[in-house]
Amino acid sequence: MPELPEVETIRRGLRKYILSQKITKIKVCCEKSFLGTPTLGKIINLRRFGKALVIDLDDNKSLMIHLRMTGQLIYDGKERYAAGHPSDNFTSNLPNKQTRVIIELENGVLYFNDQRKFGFIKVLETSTVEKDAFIKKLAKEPWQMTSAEFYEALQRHKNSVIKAVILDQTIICGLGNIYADEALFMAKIHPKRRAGTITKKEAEKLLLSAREVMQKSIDSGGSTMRTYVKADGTKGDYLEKFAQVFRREGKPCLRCGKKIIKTKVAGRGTHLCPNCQKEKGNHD
DNA sequence: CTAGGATCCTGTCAGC
DNA sequence: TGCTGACAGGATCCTA
Repeated sequence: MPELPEVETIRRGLRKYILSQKITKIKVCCEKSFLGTPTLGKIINLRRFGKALVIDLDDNKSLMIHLRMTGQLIYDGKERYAAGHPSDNFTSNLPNKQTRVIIELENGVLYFNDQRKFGFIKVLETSTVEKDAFIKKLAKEPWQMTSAEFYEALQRHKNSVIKAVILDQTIICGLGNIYADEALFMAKIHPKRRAGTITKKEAEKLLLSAREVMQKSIDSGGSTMRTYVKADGTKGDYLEKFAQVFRREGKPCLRCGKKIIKTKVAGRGTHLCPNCQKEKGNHD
């Protein structure tokens, strides 16, 4: 369920452990989870495109990894570094039932675990990574987009609910279900508002909010639903520390005290403060 | 072209 | 205990 901040956290964390290591073997446990022919090479770079992680090898190949809902990357060497969808897999013995791909390295093993099998690892020629259909379609990330560009994008999708719009990676890239709810709360915008009703001022506030909630998460090492012990012994606890609405239904709004509610918008579980985020009425 | 719903898959949890 | 349906931090495919 990694969103942009989690994938960025994985990229930075994994880099320390696997950069310069050679892949000695790739075992595919689930055909669906691995596209292309396994390749052996030395890891020379880790890049991120939206929620996709790309591991470049020295044989002109790259491994593009998308964790989707339940993907995890767990490096087991002298130390263990685990990130992605939080679960007991982070600390349990591997491989296990949910292990889809095993990447053996010179000094350790990288496990790709994925309960629901929505995620995948795909082998690409390094030169074609940016031409990949998924990567090619990605829009700018909030930090690269101007509020004018964002506002124009909202106008192009004026009949869609705002939450669906900001979850669409081809419109603005990086937000997922948590950060969409958090950004909308911070900007005091009801997730069901039609994009066309969002004012220029609100669009700017929403863009700045998206940057802020994701930047805070990146700075604190990504989020997790349950606390878990990372390689350095610290715990990931984004939700406890930063979530204002996500998974806080029934609890008081930290801004006004009214109860946070959970509903469904754009097919996704959605958390909001009914007092701070009005569906109808004037918006500046 | 846009918008909305079903779908991929496994596992867990609430409610009978 | 067993069953059933709802739901899950994503994205694509299909339909109108």
